[in-house]
Amino acid sequence: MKATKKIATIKDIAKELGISATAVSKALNNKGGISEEMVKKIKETAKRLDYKPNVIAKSLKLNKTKTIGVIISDSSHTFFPKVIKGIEDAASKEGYSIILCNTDSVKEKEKKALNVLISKRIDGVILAASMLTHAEDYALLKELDIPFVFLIRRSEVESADYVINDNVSGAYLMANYLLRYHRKIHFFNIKEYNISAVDRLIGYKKALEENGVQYDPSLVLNMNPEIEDGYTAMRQLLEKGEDVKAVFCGCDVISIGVMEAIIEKGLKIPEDIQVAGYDDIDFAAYLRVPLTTIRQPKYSIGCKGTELLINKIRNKVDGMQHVVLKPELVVRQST
Amino acid sequence: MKATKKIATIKDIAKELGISATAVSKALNNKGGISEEMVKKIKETAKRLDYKPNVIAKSLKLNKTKTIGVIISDSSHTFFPKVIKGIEDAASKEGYSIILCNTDSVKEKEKKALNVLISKRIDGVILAASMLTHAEDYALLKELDIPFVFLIRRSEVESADYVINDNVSGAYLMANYLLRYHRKIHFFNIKEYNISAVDRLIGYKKALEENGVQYDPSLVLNMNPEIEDGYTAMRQLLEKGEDVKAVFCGCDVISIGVMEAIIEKGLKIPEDIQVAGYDDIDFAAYLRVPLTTIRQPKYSIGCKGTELLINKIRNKVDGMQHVVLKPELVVRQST
DNA sequence: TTGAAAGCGGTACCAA
DNA sequence: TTGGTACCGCTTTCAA
Repeated sequence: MKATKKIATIKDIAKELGISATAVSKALNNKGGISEEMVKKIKETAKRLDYKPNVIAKSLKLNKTKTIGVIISDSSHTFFPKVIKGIEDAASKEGYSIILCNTDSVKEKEKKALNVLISKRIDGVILAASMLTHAEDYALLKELDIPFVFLIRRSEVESADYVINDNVSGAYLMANYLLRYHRKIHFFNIKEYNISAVDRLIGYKKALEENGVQYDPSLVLNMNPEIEDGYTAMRQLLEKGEDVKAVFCGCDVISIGVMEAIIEKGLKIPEDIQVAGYDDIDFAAYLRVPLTTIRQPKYSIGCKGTELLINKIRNKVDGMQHVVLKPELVVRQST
Repeated sequence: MKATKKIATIKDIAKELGISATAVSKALNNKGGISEEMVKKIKETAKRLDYKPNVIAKSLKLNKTKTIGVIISDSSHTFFPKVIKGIEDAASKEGYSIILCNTDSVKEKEKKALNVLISKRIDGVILAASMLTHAEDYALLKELDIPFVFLIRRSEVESADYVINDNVSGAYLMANYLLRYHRKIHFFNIKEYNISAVDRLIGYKKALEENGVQYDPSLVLNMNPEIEDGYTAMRQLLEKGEDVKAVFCGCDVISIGVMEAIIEKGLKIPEDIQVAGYDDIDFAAYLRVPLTTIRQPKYSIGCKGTELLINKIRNKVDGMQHVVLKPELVVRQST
């Protein structure tokens, strides 16, 4: 085992200069009370010894870690990377680091991750599309007064901060647009139980109503946000010989599967069937047929949520903050 | 400000039971030397008080944080999310957390991130497609004996561990395949200076040579891994009226731009021009034309690299480990 | 302007 | 089997 150069501590600096660790600490943190001359010498020595403050010790003493925990189902799932980037950018801008935890949307794993994060004494938590949406799920955070914010999916109750996309108006926007062409709109909503899906159904229904179209529950299918699910559902519909004119998918990933099934059947998009998605993923404009969709401001959701959280951490404000970002209709060739 | 329930400490537990903190520590860590009966009582009390070990204090004392730092240019860029997922999965399986740092491939930012991570006393570092590939860039890590591993892009010199995709044979595989159809293969390599690009050029040349085709440098363009860059380059080529038969792109993202330019020109893929990529991104099979490409095992790279790093952390083995994963040719309709 | 001492929450050593 | 004590590296308070 090779000899390891130990990282210098304030004591090492103090010893070098024949002064106290206290003085070094004050100087390096610009706390004042130390002569300018000495401050200069201390800083020089720190640089020379390649001093790196031990943030762990600092955290222990100050009871703050400048670290934010991020709990997310699957950080690699299409929609999330941009959100995470937004989180990381906003956090590092304010001097915070992020610890990323994947949980596969399994409640038990989320709770475990939460415990790990609490043990690491994170200063705050971001719950991104989390399953812990019931008040009792996050009671612990409240009790311990650890700031947290929901992203993408809000809590069932209004007792927590959140930053979400306006799912009701997003779905409304799209349904309303599709209704210009057809009165029969299939809706492949996301299944994974969550309030976003509920909100989107509300938007869809609202559009129908305003257009004087009777809501037909048989046109609404619920599925996982996966290509396969969209493919299978669409295929089955087509095999049954059902008359499909337009399919509004709860996420772009589902649309991809839907388009595959349609193309495979030899039908044309949008001439025979219109397809629309939700999210506006990175490559939505470059798919088999460029996809009409609802743009969610993924990066912004991450930034805004993080800024909100950091404000909470800093000010310990008590009031709830609910940010609802406006979605945008992006029309491309699939409709 | 509402009253905050403080998180219980071992002292609180000790006080409850009228014993020493030492005993509590030993019991909770199953160190032995404490009567079974007492251990039971201690664990019960810990549970009752909702004790969460203060990992910060533990880290300070033990000089280990069970945390790995991940330095990456842009965690949201197409290729990386799966790699990160692999890292996170492998890390959490072994009880490690990851701190994610984005650096936009800016060397200074990478160095800053490294300093932050060192200050946070991470147990090891993953450098993913990092710019810090020169020995002097990571000298600090060596000096401090902090284990680290390169992912995706290796160090220039052989003095560091890495897990990469075999870029030479990946490019060889593709070029060799394309040469079956045409003797003129344009190569849109990735520009961002890096050894992966160099290796791919080697593979490309090797295939030419084996097929008795003279290497023509004018067919090789270098560009950033962005849709726009591929689009612009292809467009210019077509406007110049250059005879293009097959384009091998250094990454799938470039291919997307290339395909757009070709389609826009009213040409057919693959009939008029063949297009191939590298990476096999998530949606490669669902693009305008399903893309022929080289599959890189993204998730595996993340897992393997992390496992390797954790082994280093645990055993402090001195030998270098170089893992080179085999790429795979995936043929779709674009060729 | 400076520094000694206490303490953050644990763990490890040694003595009882 | 148990506990006292020192210490990890830093900050803060208070006294000099």
